[in-house]
Amino acid sequence: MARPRSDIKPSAIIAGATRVIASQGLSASTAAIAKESGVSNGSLFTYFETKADLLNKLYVELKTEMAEATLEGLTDDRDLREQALRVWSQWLNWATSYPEKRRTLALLNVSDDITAESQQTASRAMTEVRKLLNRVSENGPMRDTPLEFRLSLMNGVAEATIQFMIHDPADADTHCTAGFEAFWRMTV
Amino acid sequence: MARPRSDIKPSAIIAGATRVIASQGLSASTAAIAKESGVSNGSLFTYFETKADLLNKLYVELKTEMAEATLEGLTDDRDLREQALRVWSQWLNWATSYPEKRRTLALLNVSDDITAESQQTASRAMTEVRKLLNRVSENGPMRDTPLEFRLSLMNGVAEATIQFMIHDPADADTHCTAGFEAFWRMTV
DNA sequence: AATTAATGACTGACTGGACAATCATTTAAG
DNA sequence: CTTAAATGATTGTCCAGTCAGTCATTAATT
Repeated sequence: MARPRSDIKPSAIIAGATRVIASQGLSASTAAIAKESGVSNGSLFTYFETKADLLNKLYVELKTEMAEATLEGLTDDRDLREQALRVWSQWLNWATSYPEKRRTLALLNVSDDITAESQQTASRAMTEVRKLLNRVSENGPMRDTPLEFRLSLMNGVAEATIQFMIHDPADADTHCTAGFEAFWRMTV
Repeated sequence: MARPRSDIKPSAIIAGATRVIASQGLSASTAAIAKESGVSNGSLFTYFETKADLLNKLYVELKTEMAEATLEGLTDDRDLREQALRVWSQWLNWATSYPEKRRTLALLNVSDDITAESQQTASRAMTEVRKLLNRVSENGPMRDTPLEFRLSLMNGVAEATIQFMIHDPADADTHCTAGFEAFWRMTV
């Protein structure tokens, strides 16, 4: 009976926040985010209760999008190494193709107003990656370490590789492959 | 002829800032830092021109301290692997022994008011580590990648290991060794 | 079909609080 | 007695979140 909520604005705000935070950091003002999103600063608060709420939703959104890009087209009827390489490439490709999303996500990863709940939701999106890593490494030299540790190491190598790909884009593909080989030697 | 500057206060402020920033993040107020350091908020600005200046000095101080702890007692008359393991252990041991310093340093590492100059000063403190890594990896599978890339990967694996050691302190030593072995397989 | 009532989204000026940095005084050292 | 450090109250700025008024949409009534 009343004016319905826009289904455009929430996603416009999410997109605007991604851009503004990528360039200004997490201290970007809600006013700046609203302006970039083409929305009044008042409206921002009809779709997101607080700034922290916006940051949490943004975090889950970006992480989910990353996970989907990473897992796209994955089938388990192939060689394990081939599957792992595909996931790896798609992961790093997403990160370097959307530098603003990747930078904002990196900032949110170390922010303290991301709740444990949001982190849990986000990590659920990565379940398939975890499973694949387990299959890949279950007979390797790290078989006796916690899977979480192996995941953490893989993440560390991937992040380092991404950073270097961004820093030296001309040879991005070479670095991507070299990063995968390093991960594989380490794990399998 | 005038009242001399205290040689205690600057270091007290550095130490206080480390503690407050570890617990409150980089947005900790200068007033809170001054209070924690036992100094009036006015005095903080007689020793550090601006908050950014304080953060830069703090960054260089912590990074230098970390480098010194990492390199302590290193001699090049031994087996390369032994040297590398020693450096690795001392690095990770420092990081887990001083969680506040490590957390504050981690925050400063991604802050945008750390100048390029500070980063350069800090990285100069790590020259010996770079040299050692080069000797360790110059005949390994990554010999054709940029040394900076190898350094970035080593850093990634070390950070991941540190995080996991902090997360599961009971088995810290095991994780430290497992991390080193992973690094070694990857690099050598 | 035309009119009106009800609802809640939209807007941007505004508020209250927090913070970095300053400054007038006071204190201590040479 | 001179100089500069020490102090904490103060200042100007910025920002998250609020709010009173406006406007778009739908449902009910004629």
